[in-house]
Amino acid sequence: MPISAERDERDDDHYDFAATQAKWAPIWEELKPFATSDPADTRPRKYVLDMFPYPSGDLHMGHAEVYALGDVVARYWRQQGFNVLHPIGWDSFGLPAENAAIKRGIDPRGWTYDNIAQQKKSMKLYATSFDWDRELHTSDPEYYKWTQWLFLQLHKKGLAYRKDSWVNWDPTDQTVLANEQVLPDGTSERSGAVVVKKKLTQWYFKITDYADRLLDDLNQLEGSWPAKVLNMQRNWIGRSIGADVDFVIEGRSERVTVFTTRPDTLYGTTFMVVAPDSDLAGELADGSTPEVQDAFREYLVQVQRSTEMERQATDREKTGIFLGRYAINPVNGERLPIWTADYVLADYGTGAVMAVPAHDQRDLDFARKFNLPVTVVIDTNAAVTGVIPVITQEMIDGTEELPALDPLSTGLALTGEGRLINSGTLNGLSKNNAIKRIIELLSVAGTGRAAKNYRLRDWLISRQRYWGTPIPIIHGADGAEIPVPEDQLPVRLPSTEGLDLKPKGTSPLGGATDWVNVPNPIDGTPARRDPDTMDTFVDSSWYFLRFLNPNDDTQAFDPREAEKWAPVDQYVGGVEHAILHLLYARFITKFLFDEGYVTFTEPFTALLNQGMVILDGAKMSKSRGNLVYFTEEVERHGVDAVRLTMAFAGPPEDDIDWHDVSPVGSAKFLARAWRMARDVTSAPEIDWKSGDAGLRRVTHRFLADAPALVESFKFNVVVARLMELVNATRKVIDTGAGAADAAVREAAEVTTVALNLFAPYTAEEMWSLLGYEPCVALVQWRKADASLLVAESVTAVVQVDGKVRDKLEVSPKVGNDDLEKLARESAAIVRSIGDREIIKVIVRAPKLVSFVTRAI
RNA sequence: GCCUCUGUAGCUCAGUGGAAGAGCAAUUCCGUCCUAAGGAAAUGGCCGGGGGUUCGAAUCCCUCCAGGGGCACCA
Repeated sequence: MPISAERDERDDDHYDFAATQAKWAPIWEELKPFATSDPADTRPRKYVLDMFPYPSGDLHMGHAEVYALGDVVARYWRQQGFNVLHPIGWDSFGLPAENAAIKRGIDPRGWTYDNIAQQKKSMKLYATSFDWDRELHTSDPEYYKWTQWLFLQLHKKGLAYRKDSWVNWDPTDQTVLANEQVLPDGTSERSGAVVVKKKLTQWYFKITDYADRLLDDLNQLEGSWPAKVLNMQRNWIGRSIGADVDFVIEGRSERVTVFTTRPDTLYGTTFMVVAPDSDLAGELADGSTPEVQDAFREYLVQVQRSTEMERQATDREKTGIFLGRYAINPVNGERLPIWTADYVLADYGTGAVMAVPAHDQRDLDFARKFNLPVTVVIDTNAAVTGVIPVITQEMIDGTEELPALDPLSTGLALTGEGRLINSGTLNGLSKNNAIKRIIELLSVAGTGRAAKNYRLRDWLISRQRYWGTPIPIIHGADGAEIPVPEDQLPVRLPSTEGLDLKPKGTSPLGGATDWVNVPNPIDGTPARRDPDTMDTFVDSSWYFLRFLNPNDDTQAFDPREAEKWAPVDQYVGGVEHAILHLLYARFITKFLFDEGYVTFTEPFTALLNQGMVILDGAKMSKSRGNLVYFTEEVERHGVDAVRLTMAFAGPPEDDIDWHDVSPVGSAKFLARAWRMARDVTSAPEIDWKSGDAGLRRVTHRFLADAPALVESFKFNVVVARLMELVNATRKVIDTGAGAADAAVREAAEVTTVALNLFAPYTAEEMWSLLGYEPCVALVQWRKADASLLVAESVTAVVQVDGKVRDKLEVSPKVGNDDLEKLARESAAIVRSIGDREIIKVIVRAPKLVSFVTRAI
């Protein structure tokens, strides 16, 4: 809230944040304190990266948080003597621009770059310490040229390929989606529409080739990445270890392979199930009776009509039909009826499973519904009798174990540990030994082998939209996929002039006749460009490398610069990217490592995830009408107060409820700090050693503790400690040694340098009040004086039988023997021991003496 | 259902074996022409519950309860 001018004149206690912002912004603009391009700079390097924004509208409170926190880290390392690369750019391709363009009949380019101009203005006001000379836009041809280059490298290695498959189709945005972009409830994370399945030919990146490395390398990040993100990535990749088993199918020459994590239960297989939407199901049905063919077709239609959400409901009644065909169990020759049911997924494993109803809940549910046999092959108790045994009172009390019950009658599959039964040579083995043994037996027989499977699927990267990186492939008349020669990159987006951007299921680029029709680069015959564009996550999968030399038009990035700066030392961003973006960037980094372009295999050495800014316990949204606006908050409280509030609100990874925090409180504190600096009357040259010893101790304890606190992201604790320091200094000014004391100046300077992390404008103003030239951002942190960290005396506690009975003021250097002697001499202790016998004495000088006694 | 994180003052959080802490808010007092920006003081706690280990537990172990997050018909 602007303060009236008359008040300004009368009250010199008023800190005018607006004037301070206006004063320093242009000075910083000129001094460029955060430029990193000086080749003569010999300081050690750090690469601190904040996730770059998508430019929609102006900055919001989420941006305010991430950029405030990332800036604390960047400013901190700079003050520790590092040359800090802290760049910013724009993730500027994507659907919102295109949708806005369609709605208003304008060019997505204009919309995007106008937004960027607005956000850039806000970002500069927000005083984030970016090196603006390295700014980039993923939608510039100078950038996407290299995204296309990356595609071609992947294509060369067979890691970018086209396949025909069932894909996620967003009927609102009229485009395909990656699995990662479909929410667990089956809706699109972008449009909110219910995603449907469609069979289409699309481009994929073969990320599954890297599944093991993407999973195993997470171990290197343990401790440096949030446990939550590591957990999410592990779940997402979802490696299962087991075996492939080959089954002969009657009336079919090829065998069918199934994947199982429980090959030990192979003898318990009583039927086989194949996914209805798999090729195998169709083929097996075709080879069956006409009745089966009809039933199958009807069932398939019914399955495909159901949405992902319906299909994923776990408590749903099982459905399926018998295909009239049989498989042969390779270990005992039993005939297994083959069914099709939608609880088996076409795109996991081989789309077929061996059903072991006794030991798998899903198979048991199915078997019970369709009256299929159940064979128990693991004795999860002393005996499986097949009848429900008597439950004793001891079993109910839990003092005696419940017996294993017959799955067919209880409806509960036996998933516990036990000994193998009804399993030929496996009988008597434990589960783990049986798994080992059966894999050996199958391998020898050539009917099976150890195998792994992943939840992770290949990354679908083509999109039927305009505003993205064109896929640099030309399709020959003969169907050949011809990569655009690298010297012809970039394949520029054609102008939107005359193009219909409206979603219609095929790419608008297909309508750009002049652009699409090109001669075949090999023989000059008529050919067509691929009309699809890439998922914007491809753009952002490598942007951290482009920042190293964003204007180089000869290569994507300079490996020598990568050697110097990369990988990113500290990455900062929202947990909403815990899977998608981070997984893709890790994949691309590993690929570039394999190709020899980089020397590291993980792009982000450390990761800080900030939480969300919420209001009254709920996510902010327009529809809820609970928006807090960035510009309003900054105008009302000032940039520094907003930034400080973000840091002070709590641990960065927790959500910030704007209702619970107080930018007003932050502003008060900043004013208090400013007054402290203003009140200092000593000259900069004053000898600090002459200052008040008590205040100096507080100052140096702060200096000693703060670095570890910042490095472990406990920014809120650092701010609380700064508040203590300012309070202590105020006390000395008002009621102690006074404003001229050297310790006051020392405390004020230390506060100012530290405050630069959170409140750069106020810190710069304070630095100026203290008699220095800008920029405080480049001032180095002082080291704590160790001699001031030791207290003159400490309180030792004397306990008798665990209870505190006396306290002694002793020197911190007191020895164990001396301390024990002092304790034994204490009248209070003598009294409380009385006539009891001391049987043990524990001494931990200088903190504690503990007597353990017993009655004589 | 499986995996995972977290429960300490009204709020946000420190404290990882040795006397329960900080900041903010609230309270009272002093100051002020006014003020949502001044100063001071005192208050505030079965450290989620129970059990165990220990001379001693917020801290280590077991168990239960509550909350957050992720995965989930993935064979």
